[in-house]
Amino acid sequence: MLFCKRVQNITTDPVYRPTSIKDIARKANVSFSTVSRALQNSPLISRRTAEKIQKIARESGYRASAVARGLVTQKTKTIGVVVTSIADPFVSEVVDGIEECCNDHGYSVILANSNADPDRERKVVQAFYERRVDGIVVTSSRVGALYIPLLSEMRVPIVLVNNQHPGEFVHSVMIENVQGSLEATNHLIQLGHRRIAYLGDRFGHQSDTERFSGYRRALDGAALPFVPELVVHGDGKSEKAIAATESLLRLKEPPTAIFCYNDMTALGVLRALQAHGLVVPTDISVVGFDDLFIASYTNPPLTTVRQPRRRMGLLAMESLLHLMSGQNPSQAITVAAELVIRESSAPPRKSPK
Amino acid sequence: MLFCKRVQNITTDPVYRPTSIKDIARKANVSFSTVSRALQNSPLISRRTAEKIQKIARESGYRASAVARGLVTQKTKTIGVVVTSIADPFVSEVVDGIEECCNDHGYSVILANSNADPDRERKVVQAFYERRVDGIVVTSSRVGALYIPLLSEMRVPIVLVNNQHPGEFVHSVMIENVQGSLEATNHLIQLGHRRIAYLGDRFGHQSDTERFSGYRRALDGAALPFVPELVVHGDGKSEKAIAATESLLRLKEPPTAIFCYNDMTALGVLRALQAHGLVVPTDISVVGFDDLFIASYTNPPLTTVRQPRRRMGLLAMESLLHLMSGQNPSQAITVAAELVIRESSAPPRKSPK
DNA sequence: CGACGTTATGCAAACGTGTGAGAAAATCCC
DNA sequence: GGGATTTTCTCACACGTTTGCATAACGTCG
Repeated sequence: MLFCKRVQNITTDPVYRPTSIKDIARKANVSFSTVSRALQNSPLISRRTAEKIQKIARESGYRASAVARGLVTQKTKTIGVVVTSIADPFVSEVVDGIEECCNDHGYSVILANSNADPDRERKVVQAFYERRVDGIVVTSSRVGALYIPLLSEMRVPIVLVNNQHPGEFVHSVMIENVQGSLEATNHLIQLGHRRIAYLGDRFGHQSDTERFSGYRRALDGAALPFVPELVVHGDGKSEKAIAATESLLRLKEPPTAIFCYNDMTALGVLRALQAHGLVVPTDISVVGFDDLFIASYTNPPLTTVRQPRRRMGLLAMESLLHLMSGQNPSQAITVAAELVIRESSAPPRKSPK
Repeated sequence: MLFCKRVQNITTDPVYRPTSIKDIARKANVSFSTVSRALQNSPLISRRTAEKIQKIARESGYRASAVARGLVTQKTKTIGVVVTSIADPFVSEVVDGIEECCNDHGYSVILANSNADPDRERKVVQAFYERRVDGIVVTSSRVGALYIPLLSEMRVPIVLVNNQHPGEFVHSVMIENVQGSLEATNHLIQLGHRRIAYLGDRFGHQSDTERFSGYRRALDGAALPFVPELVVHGDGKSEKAIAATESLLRLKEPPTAIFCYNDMTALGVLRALQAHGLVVPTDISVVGFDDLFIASYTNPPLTTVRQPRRRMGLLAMESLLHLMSGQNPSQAITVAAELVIRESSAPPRKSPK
């Protein structure tokens, strides 16, 4: 075998090989299985030889190959993380939490963008399967329902963060949308607002449905009438929000406050209002959802509902760890949302223009 | 062997195993090496059997194990990406570009946060080595010089993005800092500013040095005097920038414009100026660097220098692909910076208060 | 009909690690 | 001192794939 290696080194390029278990077995003058055990601190090996072997291993910078180990143990100690786009500030913070937890437990994160593109999604799933990941976290504000079944086909634990499609059988970490938007809307009501608009996401997404329902419950709780014309829809991004805001401003009696599905939407709203010469919050109040980093730097700083994104990532990963160790953690973990009051919300004008 | 498997399935848990090459070999009634070749479209296999095998493989949802393949080919088709924090909007976009390129070429991204923490950095390097990644990209605005040598020890191609430590032997993708800040400063000069401050990063980082040098060259080019008191330092984040701004405002003759090391710094500056009742750009102009997403949403929208982050990630990855295929791409790729003029820069007041 | 190419397939050795079974050595007990 | 027991180590197989080499099948030609 040694000879083989030599020959290879001569005939082909002198391809570099990391030092293997055999190399140190030779140096330590024991069989390589003894080395394997010694490095795992197996009780089968005497302290003396174990220490000798460990010393040699340390000195020659030996690190066991995770791929060889993965082959025999059938555990790769990797987890796949699917995101729509890692450039999205929401998901990148969730991933930050996931990665930290992974690192602490000896797992590595394999990252894959889906771009909400079905083709890409298929490739991602394939890649995860071929890599034999031990678990999967899906973090995407708008995940295609399409590939959840594909993912589940590979018989691997899956945890979803802010799952948009209710009724799935999978495990998930979710923000308390209803409570959060209830508080946000109540905040506006307490300030004295009576005509509060809701600028939502596209229909069908669970988070939109839930945030809308919190809004409605707040209105009901204050015995305020629900005015359908005050509910408009965007797509969770700023551009569409601008158009939606303008439609609200065209109403005979425009709202005195706008509660937005998320901060990106609120950004568009702020911009549209500014373009119309309206001053926030004097003329009109705006409240967002997410508490993105940017929310405290807008003009004025945005009142919004905080999602503890990093923590959500952490929780998702902890849940996945439990699943992978065969336990059965609670199906749906929910995380409380926290209202953050800044300067974009204030009492309405006494006499509406 | 078959028998062995059975026994295992009986004695231990009926552990799920993905279908392997042997399973389809049995179904197709050929040896498993024939299957391997057939799936690689090897010319050694007749069309007829190849097609038969491929059909069976497709039907049974077979996907070759990347870990087994990696063991024999000594290529894992994975690349490690180190970032200080994936939650940083700068790096997350770079990673977005890297990931796309990876995906297109059949590579997977293993992500690791270093948090600029030496301990963590060590662990990251170890993990990458154990995983036998084929290449590494380091994307971090402030990478610890510490572990570059560690990384290079593992004999794997490395590409750095916006490397902060000049004189390394490695390959890198860099923004044209000098040109960018030259243009930014010239822009302010052309608007009529004479007292332009530079609010830099900590000393020693290459990008700070370069951006400062662009600033100086612009001054020199316009025959403006260099005033040392107009140069102050932060740490690339907003908080420190606030303090630095206040020190500038305390000067007997404060600047009429501030050129900032990056957008996060500029955010702090905007906030500090606002706190002092100064209006941007009427009272004072502010220019940033990076063109983060947030830059167009500040008040007023920020004039800044754009770094094509996504593209830089892509270029880094392409460079790495070349390196891995044995080619020797250009050592240092530089990318042009682009001045984006928004509303935070304007001519100075005629008569300085 | 046999030698000889061709072509298609199978065999077996790797890759680097984990691990059960068993051999060898050391220790203990009576 | 001999057998039982414990300790320490080695053997050999397995994980799922790639791949060089041997070989079987088959047709062709002399």
